[in-house]
Amino acid sequence: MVGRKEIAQLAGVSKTTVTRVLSGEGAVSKETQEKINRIIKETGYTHNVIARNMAKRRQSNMLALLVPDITNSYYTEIFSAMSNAGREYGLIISVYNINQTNVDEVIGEVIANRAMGIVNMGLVPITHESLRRVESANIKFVYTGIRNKEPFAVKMNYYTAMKDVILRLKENGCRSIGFMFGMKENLLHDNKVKAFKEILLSCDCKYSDKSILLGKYPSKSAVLTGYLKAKELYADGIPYDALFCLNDMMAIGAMRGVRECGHRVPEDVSIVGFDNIVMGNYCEPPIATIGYNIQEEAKAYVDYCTGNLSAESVEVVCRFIPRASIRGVQ
Amino acid sequence: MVGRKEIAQLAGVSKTTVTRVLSGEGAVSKETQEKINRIIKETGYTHNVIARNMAKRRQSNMLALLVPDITNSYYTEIFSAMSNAGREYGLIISVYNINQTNVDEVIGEVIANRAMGIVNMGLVPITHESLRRVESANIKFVYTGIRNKEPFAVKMNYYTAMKDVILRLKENGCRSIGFMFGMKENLLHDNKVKAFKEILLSCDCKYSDKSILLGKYPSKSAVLTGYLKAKELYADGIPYDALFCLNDMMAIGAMRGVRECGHRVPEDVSIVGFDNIVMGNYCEPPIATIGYNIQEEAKAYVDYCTGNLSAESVEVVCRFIPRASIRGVQ
DNA sequence: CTGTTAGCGCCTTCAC
DNA sequence: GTGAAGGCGCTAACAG
Repeated sequence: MVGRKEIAQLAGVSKTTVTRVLSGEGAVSKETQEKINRIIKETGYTHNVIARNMAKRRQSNMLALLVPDITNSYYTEIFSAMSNAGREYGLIISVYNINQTNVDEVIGEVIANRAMGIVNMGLVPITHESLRRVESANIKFVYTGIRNKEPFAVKMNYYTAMKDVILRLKENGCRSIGFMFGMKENLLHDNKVKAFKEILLSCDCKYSDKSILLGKYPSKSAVLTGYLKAKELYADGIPYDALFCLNDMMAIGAMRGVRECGHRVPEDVSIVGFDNIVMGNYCEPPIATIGYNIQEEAKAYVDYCTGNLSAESVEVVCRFIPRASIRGVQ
Repeated sequence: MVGRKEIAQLAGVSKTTVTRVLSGEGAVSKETQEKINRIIKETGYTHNVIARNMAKRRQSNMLALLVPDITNSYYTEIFSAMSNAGREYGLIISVYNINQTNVDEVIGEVIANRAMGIVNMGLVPITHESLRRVESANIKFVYTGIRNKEPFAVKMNYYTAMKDVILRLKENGCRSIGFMFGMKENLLHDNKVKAFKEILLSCDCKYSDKSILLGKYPSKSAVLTGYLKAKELYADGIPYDALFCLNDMMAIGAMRGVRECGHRVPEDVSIVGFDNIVMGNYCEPPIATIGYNIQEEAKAYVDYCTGNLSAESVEVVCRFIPRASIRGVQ
């Protein structure tokens, strides 16, 4: 494979001059510029990004995306949007599935690869030791899930959208609304559940400890968690006539579980998820959800990690997307 | 961030000795070994993979996975399996969504990043120029879709599994079986369609040009393609009482389309996909499919790219997984 | 406008 | 068992 040296020789100039036309910085005469470009094309030379990263910033062009459940297509959509947003900077997004046991190992690997940033959507706490290492490696860190006193965060304001849902459910005769969640450990950090409680109370709806339904997510996948929990809950009766699910994948699983228990969605049970994943629209029935602007969210991550965003946090707007999985929607 | 030099100084040894304990190669006395390890731990030193790659192999530890439709969760599952298989080698898998217009650009980016391998699951042809560059950059190349005279390939033998399906459909009274495909350009390269034709003819089933149903995949997503095509086909009647779909995502879309036209699955139309994605099991009804061992497939890719597989090709076994989307399955 | 020099952090070869 | 020197391919700073 031909390198910068060879093309410098062929063009009869120094390596530095080649660098200049490659990077577009520094003045080079039109003539030599054209000559060099021609030779680059002829030889099929491709600049070496890893060497450049090494020399220029001592960091790679990689951005690590840490997710709790890689089978959840929401994260695929985020990944895809981040890839697009990162293209202009030549970023590479790499996705890591993290859990309680592998977080610190994964973060170690990310540091070893000198990522320029970490977007943490995971649902497990990270040790201070790891965070210290991240910081000292000068790696940007974004959290979206569990709070860690980090400098930058993307905040979702679920309140309004969730209130829309609950009012709609109430209008259509739902009396007992549950929230299907994951493992207890994450309750403290969760804004959805917090909003859920506040809204139910402010709307004179029934609320108790039993309104929050715990499951094994994220140690099991969301869809499986939803399925298993629904089978357990609805085996002999209909304890909740409406169900919020932590995300659409869980809602899909829950819907199947409810059905297998012989109940109908939405006639017996209304179901609503979060994330507005594409698949939600193809289910039978299509799943009502709370959606956000994924492009915007992804862009915020990328912009922050590349240093093109100075704000301390970004707030993403959420909206209710009614579909046939809840009563009263055609 | 502390580097190799500092820890060498702290330990009172040379940088080379530090490298020796880091890489585990070369003899070092137990004493200094322990001392160095202790200091590494204390300082929170993390070895620099990009510098190592640069010095050692002039290649990165990245493996590029090129896919036609990133929204298809089959590729997420492949990605996930490859990540697991690659962990022991410290590989990073990065996923690229390719299409007719961006292939060569993407390949250029992959070369610039000095990937160690490319696994091409895309459905668009790659220019000879690009292939030449890949080769001269000493990057391993695996193709699974479109054939390019490459040295290594993973082959799927669909025949037996598809025959199982077709016999089952026939048994259950299906008379007119269609194959929902993507764009015409890819027909030549496709083994599924080829097997489909052969089996239909050998089983005395109806076969004609009309048995192959063309759609916009992969320029549109699989699920959307399936949906749109089904709406078109089933708007006023039931031209096919059974439908193979190129993949499960397409099958999911098709099922929704068939339903919206007022027909029932499987009573009016039997549907079967390929890939055995997890979601297929949660649909209503669950989707029959032809599945493969994804772990095995992914491992073959990784092993080949890391040089741990000398075979010229690998054959992956396919099997029919009956589910309620076809008649006669409970 | 162009070239020379000195790194980046690591690995490898050779010498002790 | 250990160290010094040179090189990977590129960028940066300085000097013409």
